[in-house]
Amino acid sequence: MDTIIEKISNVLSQAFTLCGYDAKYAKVTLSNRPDLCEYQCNGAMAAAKVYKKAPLTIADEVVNQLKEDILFEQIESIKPGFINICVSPAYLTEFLNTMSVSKQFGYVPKVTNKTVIVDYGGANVAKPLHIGHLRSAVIGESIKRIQRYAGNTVIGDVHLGDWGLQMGLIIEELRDKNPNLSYFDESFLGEYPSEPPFTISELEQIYPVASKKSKEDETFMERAHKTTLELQGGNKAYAAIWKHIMNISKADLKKNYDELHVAFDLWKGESDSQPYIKDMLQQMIDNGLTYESQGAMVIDIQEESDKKELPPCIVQKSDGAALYATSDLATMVQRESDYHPDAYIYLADKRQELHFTQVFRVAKKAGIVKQNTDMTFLGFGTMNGKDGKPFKTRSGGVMRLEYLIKDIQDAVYDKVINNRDMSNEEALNIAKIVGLAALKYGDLSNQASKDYVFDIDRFISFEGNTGPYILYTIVRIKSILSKYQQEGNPILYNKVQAASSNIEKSLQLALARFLDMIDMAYMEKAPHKICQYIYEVSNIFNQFYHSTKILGEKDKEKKQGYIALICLTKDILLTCIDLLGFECPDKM
RNA sequence: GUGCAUGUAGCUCAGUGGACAGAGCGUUUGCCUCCGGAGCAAAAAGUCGUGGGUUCAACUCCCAUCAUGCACACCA
Repeated sequence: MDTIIEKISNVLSQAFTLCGYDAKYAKVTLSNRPDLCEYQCNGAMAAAKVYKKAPLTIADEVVNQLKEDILFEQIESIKPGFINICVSPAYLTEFLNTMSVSKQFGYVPKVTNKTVIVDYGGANVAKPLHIGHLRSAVIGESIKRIQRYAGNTVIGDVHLGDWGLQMGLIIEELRDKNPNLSYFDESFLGEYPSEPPFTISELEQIYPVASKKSKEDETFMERAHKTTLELQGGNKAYAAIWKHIMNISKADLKKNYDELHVAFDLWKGESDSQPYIKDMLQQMIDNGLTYESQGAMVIDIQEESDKKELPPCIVQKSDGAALYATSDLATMVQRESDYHPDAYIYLADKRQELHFTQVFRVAKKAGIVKQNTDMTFLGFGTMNGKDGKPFKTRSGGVMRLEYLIKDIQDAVYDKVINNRDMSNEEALNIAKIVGLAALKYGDLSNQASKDYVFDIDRFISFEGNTGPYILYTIVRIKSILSKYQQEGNPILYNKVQAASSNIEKSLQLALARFLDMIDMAYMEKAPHKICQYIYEVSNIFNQFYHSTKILGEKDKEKKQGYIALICLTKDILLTCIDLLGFECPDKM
């Protein structure tokens, strides 16, 4: 169905056309002066110059066409040339009742039915998830859900960093630590052990040690490079170690992502793209795209419109090894053959923007993806501490994601147990749900591309623009509805009544806006728009709640109307938090 | 050096070329015989970094400038 703004725009377009003006001037927006009207159209002022008429005259003519339209309670022209609009309560009610019985509230996106790949940009195997991985997971999960809600087929790929230099580093460190392992015995010809030579916690310690060593010890670094190359070349011993690393690491990563309620359709990694590299490079060479520069094989990506010189994209290192860009491109080859996607969305730290610019351009230049494939890089900012610098633990290290989650859940638990009378087990369960909501909402309510300040006390607060406040509002509605049902009344969905107070109409207008909002969040890939919206809806609902006796209402039809209204409020809020990737408890 | 991003209330953040720039936190002050007070209402608080320009109209678009952050090929 059309959104309410589209419906009003359509009516205005007809009026503009009828008066002899281009329909493009009939654009309607939400009013920025709610004290004057609900919706507004500023087109008369824009049209004034073209038609050489006073803006107010144009506005008057248009308004005169629409005075009697049943859509409007009031439509008037004001001062310089604004057209101010209030919709009729009866129409609004009908709109909401249609929404309440329609699938997805009647949301029909303009652009849809595409296959979209969401790439979460590589947690590294053998390294614990840290807070740097939080944003990619949280934002990506929400983007994925929004895309699906809009009818797209979405394939989310965790896309592990499982093939780069860090593997060589780990293997070499393992050799130094334990040279007697059969993997390092070149004369060994038997089967390598099926049991891994390390546990997850040992594995997690190996990488930082190796990384540090590589910076101080040049020969160690050289060995790591060589080993990486040999692993990529198919060395059996290294492949056996690699497999152990993968198995252990994946299981641990999965556990952590489950905790975050983040799920992937694919657990592919850079290694999966390896078989595609050789042919891809050959084709690039055959097409004359590549040339040699300082021993490496590169492709130019400069375009005339560029303001600055962009470095060419390296597709093969001077030592013959593949690198980041190579495997990203080869991964596209694989995805094209497996899924024929129409769009790609990559999530990564915004500092990687240049890399993705290069890769995207090469992908189109080399014909790996179709020319009209929609390539999006969703770069996100850093999570900072209260001091405005990248978030660190007290000791100055990088914080592990699982500790961060635990901290926030513990903090919520303390609040719940102090404020509510409930069992320990129940409080723990609620703390889990509410804690995750606090964390995700705290992140998603900011524009993804900006840095933001992580403040645990603010995020878990039940006041203000926070996850817990939203959940509190929903729980409150749930509580009223269950009380209503306990009195033996069924909830009827499409019984919203014409508003009998300003605040009730405000709530109705806010709910009607859902369709416009969700399309905007989808088109702009902007979860924070959903946060902003549900915060507004929650505020308005709470005002309504405080000024209106719902269950105490004597008039049965009116009461039914209130119930239908708050039920729709609840359903919309629940839909929104689901799109953000968290849930709501029954009480808290 | 070049390019990109950011700069809005004390703090954290919204803001679609339109009317008087909005929230929350914090501060001050009201409201519990109330369906969840973990709430609601009210007040104070702004040269929208600075200076130009385009426009009937600029926080929004353009140019310059200052500040901060980031990136600038063989890491990912």
